[in-house]
Amino acid sequence: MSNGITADQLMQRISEEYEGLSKQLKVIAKYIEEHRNTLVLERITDIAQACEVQPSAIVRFAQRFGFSGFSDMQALFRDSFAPVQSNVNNYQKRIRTVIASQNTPLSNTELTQSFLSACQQGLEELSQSLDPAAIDAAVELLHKAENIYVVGVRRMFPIASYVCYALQHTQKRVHLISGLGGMYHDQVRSIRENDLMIAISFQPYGRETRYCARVAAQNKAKLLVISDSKMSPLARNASTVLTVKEGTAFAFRSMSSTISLCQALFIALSYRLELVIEETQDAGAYDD
Amino acid sequence: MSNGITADQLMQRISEEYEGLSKQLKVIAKYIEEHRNTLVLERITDIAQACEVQPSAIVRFAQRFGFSGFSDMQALFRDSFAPVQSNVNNYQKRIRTVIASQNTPLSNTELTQSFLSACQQGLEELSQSLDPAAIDAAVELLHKAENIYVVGVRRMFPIASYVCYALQHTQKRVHLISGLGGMYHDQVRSIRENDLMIAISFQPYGRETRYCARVAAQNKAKLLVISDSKMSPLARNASTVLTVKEGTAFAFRSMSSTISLCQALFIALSYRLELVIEETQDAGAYDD
DNA sequence: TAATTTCTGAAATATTTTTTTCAAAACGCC
DNA sequence: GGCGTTTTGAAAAAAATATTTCAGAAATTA
Repeated sequence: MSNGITADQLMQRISEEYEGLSKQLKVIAKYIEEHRNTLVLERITDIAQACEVQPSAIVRFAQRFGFSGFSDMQALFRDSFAPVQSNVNNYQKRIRTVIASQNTPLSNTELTQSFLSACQQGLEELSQSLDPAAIDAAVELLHKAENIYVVGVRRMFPIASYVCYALQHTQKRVHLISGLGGMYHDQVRSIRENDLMIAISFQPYGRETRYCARVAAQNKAKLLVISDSKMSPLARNASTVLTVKEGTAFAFRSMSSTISLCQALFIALSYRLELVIEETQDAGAYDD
Repeated sequence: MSNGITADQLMQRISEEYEGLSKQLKVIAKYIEEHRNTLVLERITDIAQACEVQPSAIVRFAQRFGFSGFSDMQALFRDSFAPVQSNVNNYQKRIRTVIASQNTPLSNTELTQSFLSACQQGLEELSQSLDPAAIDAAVELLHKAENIYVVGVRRMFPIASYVCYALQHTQKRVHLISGLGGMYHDQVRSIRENDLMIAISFQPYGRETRYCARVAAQNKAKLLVISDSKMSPLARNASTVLTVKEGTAFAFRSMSSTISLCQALFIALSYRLELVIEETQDAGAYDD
């Protein structure tokens, strides 16, 4: 029965019709207004107890506003909850409704907005889930290493190549394991103790990357893993694991969080090395 | 029975003991790690379904870690659940004060937070400044092109290589102008009318990219430019220009907006091509 | 490869949670 | 104060959700 409105709209209606409610329903209305954030977590009995009414009163409240029952109303709050309350990602809700209604095709801009909002969400989450110890450890590894090998394949190759580019601005020797000419094996071969390998790998965890990480471990090199999970197959041999959960829209994973984390890591390293960041200098020219 | 530990401690234990878990329990462990934020909202059957296991497996998992059952474990997540109020750019303020006061050196995590917040801001700005007409035009160019040449150098090479990777999932012929072996000239040579070049270039506008764009124009190919300004030297010959202003922190430009825009563009194209986005399929394997 | 152990899937059972029902209480109106 | 109406509380019924059980499958070991 759930009418296709948003939590905000519901709250609006509740406050409009508040005066016409019975004493008991007013109590419930107030409670709901006050606890809208935690409402999804509570059972009908919890709310009933908090309002000092019977569970049936809650059901009546929900029905008064057009829901089939309490569960139906709660679902509304659940939906409006999942995306962290951030200004932009109302788009996601809107898009979902548009998709659900199936008739209006999405415009390119709507698609883009929606995806960007997923990216922002991903960054938000990354920001909140940073593990200071892991970051410190990662910076330390970078700081100490003389030779750094970087590997990432397919979707993650751009990231690896960026990391490489950035590190090239330090004094370190940086090696991008590109697999050019099928030479993964030959490119990792020379890694040694005291060297560092940065392996960037997300589901489904490319074989090449797993292989390289294994070689690094065998050769007793340090291994910094950037992945989506502490339980990724690469984590086993890692000296440090940095985890990134990317935002998703249309079953499509963003990359903004991963690349941003890598950039941040580089900034932290530069700071540590007391390096002036000179990213914009134009290297050698191309003779046209 | 609930043992008095926190959600973080539990996650810690899970990743420590991960290797010793059975196949099924590993799947569940991963799912839990990935969805710890929304776990409180889900029913045991939801999780079971998502993991493609029986509900009983979830219970076994919980019991494996000392809970009396699923409900018991879920309670833990409920407790550690704080309705994350968007506390985004509080960091920026804090960092500014820290910098102002000059004595405390910034921690790696503070640096990272601060940079991530700049990224978010960049995305926010991009999201608000999208030009629907330009996006439509860009998608149209992509849609019509049979052959697509992609160029970007140095800092923008990772972006170019990503664009290439993504487009490879369509039927189009995609050519990355990598400059490998110094062969920029030879790689663009063959571009023709009705082909499309995507040129990604930001200040200080790499010569190679400018060169390629010029060749494209000479050969009457279409040119899609992704840049920081409508007045960039590349814009002159462009069929369409998409502009991106990246966020900045510590005099360091982020890349999240640019890459996100490229991804969004690809999504829009896929939608247009009615392509099912199958990004995760593992391509050929590497024989170790 | 046979025996043993561990793991998994499906269904039965138990529990919790929600909804419905209905009688009693409160309220408003004449 | 009596009468009809609305509101409320308690408990029964229904539905949803979680847990246990157990037989068969898979993995491990001898």
